[in-house]
Amino acid sequence: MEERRYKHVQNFLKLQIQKGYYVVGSYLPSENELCSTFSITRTTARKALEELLKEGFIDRQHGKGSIVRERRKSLGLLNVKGFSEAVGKDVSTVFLQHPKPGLWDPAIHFTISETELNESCVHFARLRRVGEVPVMIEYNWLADTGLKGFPGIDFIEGSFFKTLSQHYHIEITGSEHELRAENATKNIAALLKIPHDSPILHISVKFHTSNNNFFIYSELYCNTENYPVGNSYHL
Amino acid sequence: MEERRYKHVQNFLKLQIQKGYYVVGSYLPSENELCSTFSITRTTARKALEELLKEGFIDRQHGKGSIVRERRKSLGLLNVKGFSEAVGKDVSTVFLQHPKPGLWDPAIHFTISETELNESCVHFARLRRVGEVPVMIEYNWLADTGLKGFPGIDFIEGSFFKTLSQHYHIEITGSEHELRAENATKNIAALLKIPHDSPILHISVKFHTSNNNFFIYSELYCNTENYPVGNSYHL
DNA sequence: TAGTGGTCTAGACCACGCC
DNA sequence: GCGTGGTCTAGACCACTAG
Repeated sequence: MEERRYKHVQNFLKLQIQKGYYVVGSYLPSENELCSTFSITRTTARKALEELLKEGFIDRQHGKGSIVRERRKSLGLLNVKGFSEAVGKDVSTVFLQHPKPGLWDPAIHFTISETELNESCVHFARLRRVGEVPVMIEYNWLADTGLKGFPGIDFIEGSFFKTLSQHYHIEITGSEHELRAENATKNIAALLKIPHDSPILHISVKFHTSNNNFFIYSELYCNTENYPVGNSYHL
Repeated sequence: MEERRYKHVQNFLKLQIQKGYYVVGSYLPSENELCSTFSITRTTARKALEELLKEGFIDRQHGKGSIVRERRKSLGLLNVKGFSEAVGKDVSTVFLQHPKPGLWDPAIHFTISETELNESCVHFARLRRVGEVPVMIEYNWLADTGLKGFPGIDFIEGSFFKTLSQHYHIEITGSEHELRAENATKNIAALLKIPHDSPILHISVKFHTSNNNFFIYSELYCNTENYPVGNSYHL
């Protein structure tokens, strides 16, 4: 499958921003400039810019242009982006549980369909750190339908979503979240190195994919003391 | 200003859904049907449907159609929708502080610009309930620049955003959020009728508006025990 | 007034889901 | 094969921002 034109422009601009070629507050090329640079029409240029807007990379102002936004020092967990893209460079990941066949866990807050319950389930868990500080624990479950030989494959660049995309051509198309403030259980508190009963942010996620009946379920436990969870919404 | 065509279609469909003319799981008219019904082109029809998608009212499936989604029983606070649209019918609101001139409060987590600090500030606070249960406290601050005679106007249908739109032609165009799990202060705990030190979800919001340098700041304190905060993200 | 983004038209071709 | 949504073209007019 050929890469979509708008996606090409979108990724090109995103890379320029991430590499610092456009500093915060500066203007991206105008829609018309993008049209002539990439030999596309305004519809396509606008689609690329709208995606960057949704991802929080730019603001757009009528009559002025597309302005590069400040990337906040918070965890952008409430959208489709991965953890590392959200927070910056000094993040690390440790597997608490490598992917292996397991059971659908009652810890999952979202409702699991009958057909999913009849499939076998793969589980893995990771601890995320910023510098040396553990900030989030992530438990994941998914049906292994169609993911031939999945438990046993190394993650591409440590990213589960990249692996899904490149090995199985499955893309994340959206997500649902439920957020709760809770007291840390003993187990969670120990892993996050915080006192028992500290308040933590519990996020339940249901990822939707390009495969219509295939979802990924995550339960996240975040220590928000130093790294609040960030989000932005447009239009 | 004439209402945008896509907005007209969007609002029409939203009303149909809210009134129950389309049950959960059923299909909205196809893009081509909307084109002929409203005498518009597909671009316009698609724009309307994409907005409904972003608002979480529908899912869209390639080759099938636009499917009405289940409205979750959670607080959809992380997007632009108002509180009452998010949760359902049995919500009520009590003013803890009617709008009045005040000071920019250090409780605001987002950075306030110099120009805003030089403006005078209006503050109001509300308590939100579902049934008889208090679930959220909301503190709001905004510059009163250009909002002639604002403190003193009744809210249209109890909605601050509707008032902004209809009295001042200011629309909400987006928002940023930061989320933290905290222990309830004595004050917050008393208002939410929960034990002191219960975990609560603290959401800091910066609303962007069609007026480029005008923002609205909110600090929300949520009891997520019975009503988790919900969110969804698309594409 | 020139340049920008926002809306809209009238087409086209393609990929997906289903019968 | 047919209808659906996804991408894309080549225009047009309008509203906002700025010099």
